[in-house]
Amino acid sequence: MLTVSELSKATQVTPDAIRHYVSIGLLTPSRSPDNGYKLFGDGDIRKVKFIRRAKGLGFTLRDIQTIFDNSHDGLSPCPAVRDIIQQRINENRSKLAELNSLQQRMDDALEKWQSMPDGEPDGEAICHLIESLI
Amino acid sequence: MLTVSELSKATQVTPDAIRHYVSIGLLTPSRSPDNGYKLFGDGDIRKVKFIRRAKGLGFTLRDIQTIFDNSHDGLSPCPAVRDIIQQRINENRSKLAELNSLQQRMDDALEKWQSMPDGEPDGEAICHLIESLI
DNA sequence: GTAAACCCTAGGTGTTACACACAGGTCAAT
DNA sequence: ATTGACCTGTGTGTAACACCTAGGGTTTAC
Repeated sequence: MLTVSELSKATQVTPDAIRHYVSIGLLTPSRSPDNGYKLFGDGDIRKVKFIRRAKGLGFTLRDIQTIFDNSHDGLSPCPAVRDIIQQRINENRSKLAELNSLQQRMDDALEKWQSMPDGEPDGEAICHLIESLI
Repeated sequence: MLTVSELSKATQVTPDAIRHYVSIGLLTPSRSPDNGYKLFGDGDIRKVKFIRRAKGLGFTLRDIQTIFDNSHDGLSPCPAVRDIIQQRINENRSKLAELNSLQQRMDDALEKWQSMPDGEPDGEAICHLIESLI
């Protein structure tokens, strides 16, 4: 049986993260009758590693909870896994498109501003650099 | 003098967002002696529009607060504005790189999974799709 | 005149995945 | 017995709001 810090070392995941996983129900350690400390089994090492791999693939912790729930109910989580990742892929595409267009706007603005002089506050404009872009 | 909802309509910004700007000090309305309602002046319309333009350029609300503070102190915010956007540009590049590599991983995973059969929970693996990717 | 419909307010919660801080209990070694 | 390291739960902060509640005001329709 492992304590939080031991599980942390075994998985290279911070104790705070592990406590967080416990608090949202991803991990369900038993408690030491002596001191109330959380006690994890060997399966929890695999579980934490699974969480990390899934997170690295774009799954949210809530997604992972869903996968665990399915798995626990004896259902195959695989169809849900395919559905979820398809959603995350779509979301990520939107995010990428947004960030790319933001990048464009920022680059354009900075380039334009390089050649513009500073302006003092005049009670009219707040920052003429930013307000120069309509 | 405008109420929250009037300012909202004048700027196409939700009342909640306007209240949020007030709560963090970006806007400082006076209060109606009658009913305690927030009262905004015409300058606040320009201010909200400025906030939106700056946000659209990647500035955070805290950045915008800094700009307002400089401007209020009689300093030119322009040098700070250039510095800040350079930082945001760098951050955005990192984020883009991350999201692009995530996209790659997700696409690869989904493609691989399309041809894999579902697996039932077997007490060993949680989800063999995810665990198939080392 | 009154009731419905709609306006406003402050304050609290939820969103994501933790990091950090705090006050106090626990443990091994000295 | 004390020190120092480690543990506990709980609460706060992060970004920028959206949503909800409970309460009060106002306007409009009948």
